[in-house]
Amino acid sequence: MLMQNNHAFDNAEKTLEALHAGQSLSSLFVSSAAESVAAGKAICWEGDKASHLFQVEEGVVRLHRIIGEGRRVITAFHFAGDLIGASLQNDFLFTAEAVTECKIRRISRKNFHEEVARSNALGPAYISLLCQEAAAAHEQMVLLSKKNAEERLCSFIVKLASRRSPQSRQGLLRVPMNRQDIADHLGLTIETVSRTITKLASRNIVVPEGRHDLRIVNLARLVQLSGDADDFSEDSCHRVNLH
Amino acid sequence: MLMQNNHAFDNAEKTLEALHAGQSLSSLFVSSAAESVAAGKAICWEGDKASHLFQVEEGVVRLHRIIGEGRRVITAFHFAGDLIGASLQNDFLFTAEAVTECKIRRISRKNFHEEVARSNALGPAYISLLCQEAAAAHEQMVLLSKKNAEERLCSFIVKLASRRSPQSRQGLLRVPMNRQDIADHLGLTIETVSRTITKLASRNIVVPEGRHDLRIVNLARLVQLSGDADDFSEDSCHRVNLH
DNA sequence: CGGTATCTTGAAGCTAGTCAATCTGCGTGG
DNA sequence: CCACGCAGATTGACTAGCTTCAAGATACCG
Repeated sequence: MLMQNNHAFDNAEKTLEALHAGQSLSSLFVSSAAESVAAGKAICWEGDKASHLFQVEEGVVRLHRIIGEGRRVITAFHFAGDLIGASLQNDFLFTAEAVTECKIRRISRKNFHEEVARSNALGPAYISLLCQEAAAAHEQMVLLSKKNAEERLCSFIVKLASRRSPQSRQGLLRVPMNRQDIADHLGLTIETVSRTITKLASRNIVVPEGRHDLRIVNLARLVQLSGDADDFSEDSCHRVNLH
Repeated sequence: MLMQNNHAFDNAEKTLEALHAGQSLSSLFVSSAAESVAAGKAICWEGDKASHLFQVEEGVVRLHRIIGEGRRVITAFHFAGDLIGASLQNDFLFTAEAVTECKIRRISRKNFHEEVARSNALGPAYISLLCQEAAAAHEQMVLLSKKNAEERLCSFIVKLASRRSPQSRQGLLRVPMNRQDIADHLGLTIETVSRTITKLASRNIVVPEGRHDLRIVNLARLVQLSGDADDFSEDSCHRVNLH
């Protein structure tokens, strides 16, 4: 259609740039040995000196902070190709844990900054990455500030679905994290996440298949319900397909 | 006091670094003419090409995004010395408006990046600034995710108070933004902000004096109530150190 | 000294949280 | 290979905290 939504464009651009940034920065990690991390194990801890950066080679990682007694906020999930710790200066501001069995590589912060300073391609890639993260953080702030449970869930699922994963066959979306992880990422409780999924299923929008897969029946509707679509009745769904 | 809270430390470090980063990057703006912006007027719009960066020379600026019908999120306030638009690549992801009468300076993005590339002091300052913003964004995500109205308000007031402004005489804190701005920044309604302030006043923690000043009677209590302090009446602070 | 925008206060409603019980997918071991 | 056990997920009943809607009060302006 003729209408194209700005944010759809933004996202497409961002994804491409992130890809490039990630790729060129990836070169810094190839020389280091891959480490295996079992599901649930920590990669680094909040408060520690951020002496290393990590790259996820395989698997899914969650970054979280704990405040007070038992309040956990998952600020982000990271997938294959993503860097962890790029936006840090002194200490880790989060704990990173493997959601699934992971393979990661690491590089020292000192080394990283030297290489970035040396190369004239890496600098912009690094900046670009930091800007991506900033944009993602803002998106999340909007979600946490103004969206209701259903909008949050739909936003989350759409974002997950738009990251083209290998085994995401026709309409079947792998959801590696458990309900508690999702809840802590969306600022909800596990019960509300569960109830919201049930409601979406009853409306035949997404249907859970086992604990870690969602069949996406009506992506267009999902995008509408995410609250990001500037509600064009029918055609707002293009955006996810393009790029 | 004898107890020093980690995050308090973090903040102190951050503030210093931000100061340095801001100072060195400030040099880029001195040559451009200062522009006056009346209270309430926009400086740039969400969706526009981000062709310029701005520096606030005087006054307070709010950055916001609108989603759906009338849902506004203020992602940040910027004060004298702060840069606006550093974390952007293509388009503005927010609208910037003057909260008070402002003086700002601008520089083209192209120019900015050329200068940063040329100088070897500016690069790190720029990176540092982006990391500050990332840290602030994470802080805000925690606030929006897990804090209740009172904790949000207290966090906000503490942060505002920790930025040593010129006319902040003994315990009197200038609050340039109105209640609606505060509400939209904290993910609350104006009524809840008002009620929460009333409650804090009745407990003699902060007392409003006019619409734009708060007398801070009990800062220590305010910090406790902000939920950032790991409420160590005595010892719960270990948790961050060990692991 | 009014007029108005801003803020405060009150009452009612609703969304998501809490607590508790039940169910189910999934891995394990017989 | 199937039965079992259990962590993780769902569902239900109830509650709390924030929002909404609607009056009033107050600060600040001309």
